[in-house]
Amino acid sequence: MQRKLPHSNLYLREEELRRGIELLYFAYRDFTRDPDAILAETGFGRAHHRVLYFVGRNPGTTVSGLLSLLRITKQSLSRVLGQLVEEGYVKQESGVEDRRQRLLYLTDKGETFEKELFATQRQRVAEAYKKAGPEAVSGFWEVLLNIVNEEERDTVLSQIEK
Amino acid sequence: MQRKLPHSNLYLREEELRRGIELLYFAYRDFTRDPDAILAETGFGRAHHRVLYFVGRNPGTTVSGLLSLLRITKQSLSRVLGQLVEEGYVKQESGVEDRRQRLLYLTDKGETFEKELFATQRQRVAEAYKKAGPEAVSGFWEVLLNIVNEEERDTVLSQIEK
DNA sequence: ATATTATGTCAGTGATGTTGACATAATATC
DNA sequence: GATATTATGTCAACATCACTGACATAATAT
Repeated sequence: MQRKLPHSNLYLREEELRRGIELLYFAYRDFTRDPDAILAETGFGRAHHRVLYFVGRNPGTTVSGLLSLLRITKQSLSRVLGQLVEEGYVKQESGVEDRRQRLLYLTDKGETFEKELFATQRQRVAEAYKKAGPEAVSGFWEVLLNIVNEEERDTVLSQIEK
Repeated sequence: MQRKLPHSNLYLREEELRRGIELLYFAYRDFTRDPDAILAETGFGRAHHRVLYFVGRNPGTTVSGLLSLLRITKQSLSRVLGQLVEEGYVKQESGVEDRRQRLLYLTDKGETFEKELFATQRQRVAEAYKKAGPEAVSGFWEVLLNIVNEEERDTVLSQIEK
């Protein structure tokens, strides 16, 4: 019986870490399911959702702004963004100070669609917040923020606090 | 000033939801980065990691067990699982009660590799737990569990509590 | 005048997922 | 014992989303 404590502690520690990993996996899996289903109807995918989301959050952002936020390559973005522009969800305007830049905005159509996609995740997250309570929500934010790469926490927060 | 409260509440509510959504996105993005880098060296991808992970967690699980846990199709799994078996990371044994079943286990090689992949995420999550503290960790679990589809929470917990 | 930057585009590739159809062997049921 | 169901595997075809590397253009900075 004397050996019980140290063993239990190590065991718990490993279990606690695996619990976080697994919850993160399953939550992310289900969290992307609802919008994916809507997107599939329109012929878009998750990549289109991300662009719609972040352009909606950062009206007037540039192509390179999106590239560094999403950490994908120009070619990956360009295909997705091109489709969104062509089908009238996103509009581009030349920068006023630097006319090389393409400032990106959602059109009305884009905003409506983004709201529809957001609504599914909003519902899920709001429900989870409500069930867990405000203190749990703070903990949720804090742990997640610390999981993000240290160098990028500012970017994440500047997304959020705008 | 009288209008401030209701407006603030609505605004905060939306912001709080978007904060959760964004943190989930960025945390997941970075959380998968370290193992992805190791996997790339061996020619494997994230799908291989998931199989290694869950076979490691559930020694003796069957093909259909994995299918329903991962929610992918047989064809997707079969390609990935086939490679893992062929390269000696996973071994299959016929079921004793039902000989149609293939019971899946990690080989020593598979266990070693899974540990290596796990170590990177372990480090990241342990650090985040440490910085945020135990109460935050509880909140983190609780919110994430409630984000998972209701029907699947048992599955998630039975993964965890084993 | 020259270098750098922001963006776009071409061609090729790879990983991961999908659907649908079909095959085999083992087990369960009538 | 005949038949249905189940667990697994496999084939062919396809879509999405990422990648690399190279090159082009226009605008801005030095």
